Amino acid sequence: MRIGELAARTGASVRSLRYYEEQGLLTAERDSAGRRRYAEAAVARVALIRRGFAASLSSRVIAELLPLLEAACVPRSRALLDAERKRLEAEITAMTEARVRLDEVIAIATDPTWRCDVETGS
Amino acid sequence: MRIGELAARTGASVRSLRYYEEQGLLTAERDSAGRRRYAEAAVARVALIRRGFAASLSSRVIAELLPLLEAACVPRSRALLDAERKRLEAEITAMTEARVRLDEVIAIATDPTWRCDVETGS
DNA sequence: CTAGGAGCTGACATTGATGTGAGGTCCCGG
DNA sequence: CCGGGACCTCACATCAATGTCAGCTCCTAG
Repeated sequence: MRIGELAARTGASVRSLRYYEEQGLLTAERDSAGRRRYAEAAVARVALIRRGFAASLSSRVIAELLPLLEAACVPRSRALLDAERKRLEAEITAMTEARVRLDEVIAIATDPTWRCDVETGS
Repeated sequence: MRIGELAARTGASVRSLRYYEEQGLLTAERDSAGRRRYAEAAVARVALIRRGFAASLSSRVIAELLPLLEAACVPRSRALLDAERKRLEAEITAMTEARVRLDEVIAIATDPTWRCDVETGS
């Protein structure tokens, strides 16, 4: 199939599909006019790629992961994904921490005893 | 005081202080040589700015917020901060959702029945 | 034959705080 | 007077997926 059809069938934009290829996540044959031709398998592959993106994986990580999945190399897939999960966890922790800080700012801002005391510090 | 001292006393880098000024968060007098001169109050102001950044506020939002705090305009500060809290909450939710997706990917990757079935879909 | 639709490449924009480096001014101590 | 340190401005790099535009080729239906 051509890129437009693949886009329609996967929900990815044409631009995104070209980007996936650029990042080495997806390959395509070319017809005589230089247009990309995809095998049926591309539909599932794009679905998997998008699943990765939805899981906050970067294209770089997905590029590492896909071959491991194809090789069914569980230990290495596992190691990679565990590391990513740790990163994500850290990000969530950071944002949760930021929320605490934000609540502090809200407390300061709404404190009736607080009067333009920018000069005197927190 | 000059920018180096302010940086030392606040923990912000010289670069960051110039950036805060560029974003309208901090003002400075200039001496005859064009160098920035800060009043004592700048120390507390920078602390407040950094508190905002630690709370995941953007420079744009901090720029909106500071005048409101100075004016002790609680309702508007409150509205702004509540909106930011909602945004942050949404981000946390999104990341938490991504974690669920990641766990799905981990399940797929470690599923012993999964064998290079990229072609057959998820 | 022709208009238009689909594809192609290449490239810039987005978002944002900070690092970094170049190239220049200025001031002070030795 | 000179070296060096502190400061200045300007500007590019970072990270990443996607949108969007320009300018082009190619195929096909009418």
